[in-house]
Amino acid sequence: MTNPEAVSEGACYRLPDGSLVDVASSPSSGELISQSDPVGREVVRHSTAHVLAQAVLSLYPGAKYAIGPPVSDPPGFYYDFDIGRPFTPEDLEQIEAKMREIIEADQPFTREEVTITVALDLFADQPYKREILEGIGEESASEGVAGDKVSLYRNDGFVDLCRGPHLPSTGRIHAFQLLKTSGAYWRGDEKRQMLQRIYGTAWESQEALDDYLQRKDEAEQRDHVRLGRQLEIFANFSQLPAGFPVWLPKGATIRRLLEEFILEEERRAGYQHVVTPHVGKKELYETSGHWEHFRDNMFPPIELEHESLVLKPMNCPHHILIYASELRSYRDLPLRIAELGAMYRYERSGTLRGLNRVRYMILNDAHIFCTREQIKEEFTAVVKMVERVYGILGITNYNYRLSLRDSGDTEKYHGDAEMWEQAESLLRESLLELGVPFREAEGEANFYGPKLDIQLVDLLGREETYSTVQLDFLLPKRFELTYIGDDGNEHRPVMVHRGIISTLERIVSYLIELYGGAFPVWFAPVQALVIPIADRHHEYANQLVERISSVGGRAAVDASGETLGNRIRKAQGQKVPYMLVVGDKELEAGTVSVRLRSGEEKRGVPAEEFVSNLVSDVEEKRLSQ
RNA sequence: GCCGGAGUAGCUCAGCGGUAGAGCAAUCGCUUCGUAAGCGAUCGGCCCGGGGUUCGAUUCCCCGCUCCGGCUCCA
Repeated sequence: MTNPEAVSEGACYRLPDGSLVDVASSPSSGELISQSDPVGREVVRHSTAHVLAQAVLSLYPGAKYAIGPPVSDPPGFYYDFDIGRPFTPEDLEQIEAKMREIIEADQPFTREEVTITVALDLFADQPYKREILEGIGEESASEGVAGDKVSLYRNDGFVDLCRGPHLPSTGRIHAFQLLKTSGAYWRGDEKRQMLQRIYGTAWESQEALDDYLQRKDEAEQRDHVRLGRQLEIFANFSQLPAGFPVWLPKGATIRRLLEEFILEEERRAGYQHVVTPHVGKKELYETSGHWEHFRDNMFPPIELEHESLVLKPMNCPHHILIYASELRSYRDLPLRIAELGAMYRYERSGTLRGLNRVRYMILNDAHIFCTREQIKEEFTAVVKMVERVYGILGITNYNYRLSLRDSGDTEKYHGDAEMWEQAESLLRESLLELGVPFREAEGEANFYGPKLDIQLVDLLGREETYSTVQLDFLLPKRFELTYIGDDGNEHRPVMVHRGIISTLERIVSYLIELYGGAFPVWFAPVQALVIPIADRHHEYANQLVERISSVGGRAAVDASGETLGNRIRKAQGQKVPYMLVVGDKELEAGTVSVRLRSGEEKRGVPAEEFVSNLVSDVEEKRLSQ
């Protein structure tokens, strides 16, 4: 701990109670956190954010600075400013140069604590800082805490309100880069002032920074919008509304295969599939509560013959109608109703992108109606199905999040506390029994019930919820759903909303990026491309395609007059799993020369052997060739 | 929706006050080839739309449209 080398490179100390303090505070006990530790990186980034603000304040007199936290996406930091105009790329260069000067000067960061009153005075001409301070003041007042002190960090003439900790000095920032600017509303509120945000990234070393920039570059190469065009999976047309992409033949093939796959998985798991229309009457959504709570995300109704028709934003009300269409007995439960259900949602135009965020989508949806006693078993089965499906698709990077009530604010949740507690511990128990790692998130539950979110991690480490299992105590009540129990009395069923692969649009966008466009054989729009060496081999090539088609395979011939090398190159670009080169030798021996996307190559493979391998690739849904 | 950036050939992009260029793709020849770019020719553009400034606008200004990035991970 007294090792000067270590101290010079440490980012902060973690005290036995878990709190973080400055290296400069030299605690008597505690663990030194290095700059390359995830926590240490946050300290590095936070310190770099301060240097950014310092540079902006010195370059633009009168600049107002708001907040500048470390963030995980991009792995770095941002700082929000108001300089009366947007930043230009030239501004960024200047700011970055200024920041390098500050880092070169190796200014020490010093911490001090002052009362809020003193701080308000200090930030007299900084309205955003004052607003933050006032917020802190109110918070401590409402909690009855006498903690009316805030911490400040100074370096050279710059001072910022900050909880810390920070690096010992600016010179300890080893590698950073400003990335981009954008508009950002103060406190994320569209009704408030728009500030100008600068994003940057910072790392413990130049190598780590370079590594990140390279990963970022690779992720851009795999971007589903880019690959979607290159591989002819989907397209947007200016004649069609934004958020309504078109599935091109290859994309439609992928989508159909995915549909067949998930429907089969559900059939095996005891789901019954239904098909419901794309619209409902407004009243249906008034009953469900969507009209009240979800209206901002719905298209405006279509007025027709004295009725208001609503493009459905969710499938649950339709599925509930099916449940309620018959008198249900406990013997009918659990009743699992599933649909690849169309949904229309009004997403703000600025958020639309590729297949990932659209206004019309097909959700892999299901609603399980069950008794309270059946919740655990049903929940467990869904989690197992998620794991199975992910395994087949090759999805390995995901996290479970158990979303619970906010225990400090139980008012906003529907239903009695006992039911919630019981349900929450049921879900927790199931997860523990399943042995899956999960984290708990207080306050993330829906107001109608607790849920499990399964979040996929993308190539840049960003998390997004794809699968979800949600308990719902409210809708059965709103629709007055009942079943007759074994006691002959009416009881209220519980509803479980669940989605395994999210919407077809979203999962395909994820899979394109996961595979980098190189789909597993069972999934590839073209599984085998036959490349005849010369014209005299065309007939044999066509026979091969016919043979592959006869076993349900997807093959084509490249009969263009291009050279062999060029045709191979094009097939590589289309990421075709198998390139079958056939010439005199193959024709004579009834074989094919198999080239894989990896460049690996097997010559003289009997045609029938190739066909049966292809069939087993598909049957076993093999991930790699 | 809001802030910024960008819209030039099918795609990727260069040009930027003086009537528009490259590579790839496409088409047509020649080539009939052994595993990631054979050779040649041809075709292809209201330089996003509308207004303005100018002798002259793809270029500068304004207004739309479309696309891209971002819009609290709370000092």
